[in-house]
Amino acid sequence: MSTPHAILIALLEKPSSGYDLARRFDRAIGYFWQATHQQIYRELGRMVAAGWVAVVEEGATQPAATRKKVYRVLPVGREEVARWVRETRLSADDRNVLLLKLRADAVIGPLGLDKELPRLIDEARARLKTYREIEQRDFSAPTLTRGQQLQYAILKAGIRTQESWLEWADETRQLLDNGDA
Amino acid sequence: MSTPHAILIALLEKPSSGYDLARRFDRAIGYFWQATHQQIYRELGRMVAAGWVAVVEEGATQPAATRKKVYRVLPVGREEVARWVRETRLSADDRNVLLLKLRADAVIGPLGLDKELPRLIDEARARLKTYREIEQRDFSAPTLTRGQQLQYAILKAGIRTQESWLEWADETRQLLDNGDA
DNA sequence: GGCACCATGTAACGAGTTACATGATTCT
DNA sequence: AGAATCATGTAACTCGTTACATGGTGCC
Repeated sequence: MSTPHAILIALLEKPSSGYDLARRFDRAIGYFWQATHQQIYRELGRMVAAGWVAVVEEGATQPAATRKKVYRVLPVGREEVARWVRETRLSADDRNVLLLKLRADAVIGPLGLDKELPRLIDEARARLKTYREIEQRDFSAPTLTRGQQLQYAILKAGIRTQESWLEWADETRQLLDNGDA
Repeated sequence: MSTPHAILIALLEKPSSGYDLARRFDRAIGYFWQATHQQIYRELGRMVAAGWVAVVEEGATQPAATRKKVYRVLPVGREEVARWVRETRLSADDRNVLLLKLRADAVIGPLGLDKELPRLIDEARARLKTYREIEQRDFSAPTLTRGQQLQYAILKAGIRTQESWLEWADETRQLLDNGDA
């Protein structure tokens, strides 16, 4: 759903060929966002058709099959990224989409993320509160069976995730407060 | 990809109708695993065809459209869950699939997760090390631009995630060590 | 009577995944 | 000469999502 925007943002950071994009998505970008080369070529074709990106073929003398095509984002595409960041309403579970938005903000921001992050923080706090209540209700017995201990471990994974994300989000919110005047 | 197994595990915990399953996936289960009622009905149909689950219609006198169908896991299905837990090789990114496996282990375990978790821990440690290296290489300058600070925040999100997962995983590993004799 | 909830499904679409396919260049 | 890498794509399939569809029960 956000794959085309992930590609656009990657192209904003650095104009690339489909092949180069695929490598970037295999390395650094791939740590939090995946896209195969098939997806990338498909989306690049669509985005050229939509007028979001332009393509320049390098080395016109080489045969077509090997010719490298370098894609770069056009103003319309840039606007589309800004629109997407502003208008796509995330939920607290869309952590990697938020990181994607942050990357967009880093290249062409500020894009108003200081409005969205506090909402996500509230949502995460509410979720954490729910988890704490389940913890009290279901796992406060002095001894737990093996099965219960494992179920408790699953809940703890959720609690840890929320807590550490909240810490990070609070730090990051301050960054955005300073940046988005 | 693991949706049918998620449903099987939920049914092992408690035999349910499609509707009840949908509600469970909307509430507690839904915190880390999603499935819509359309998916659920589709998979239940397939799993009956595969002989993994059996269905009993309640209230034979009621009209067919409203009759509640209660599904329960057959021995073959139970074996399939055990096989899936043992044979599906996860990567460190498949956090929620690991939680799913833990849930399976809680109902019909031990299933040998004490073998898999250490491998995932090693993988996460290696990932964390890579992040730390990127941190040293790209973000140790005394002052950073707004864009760099945001990129650093993205990296920090990854670092925090790995660190807190590793803490949790280490605690959980001890649980499994005791359990899987 | 109408609204919310219980309970089951089908159909169409879009996106991601896997497999297939071709050809040039560079290194051993 | 062969393997790895560069570089581009097509085709088939499966899964998840959205929309559609039906009908009963219980409450105000």
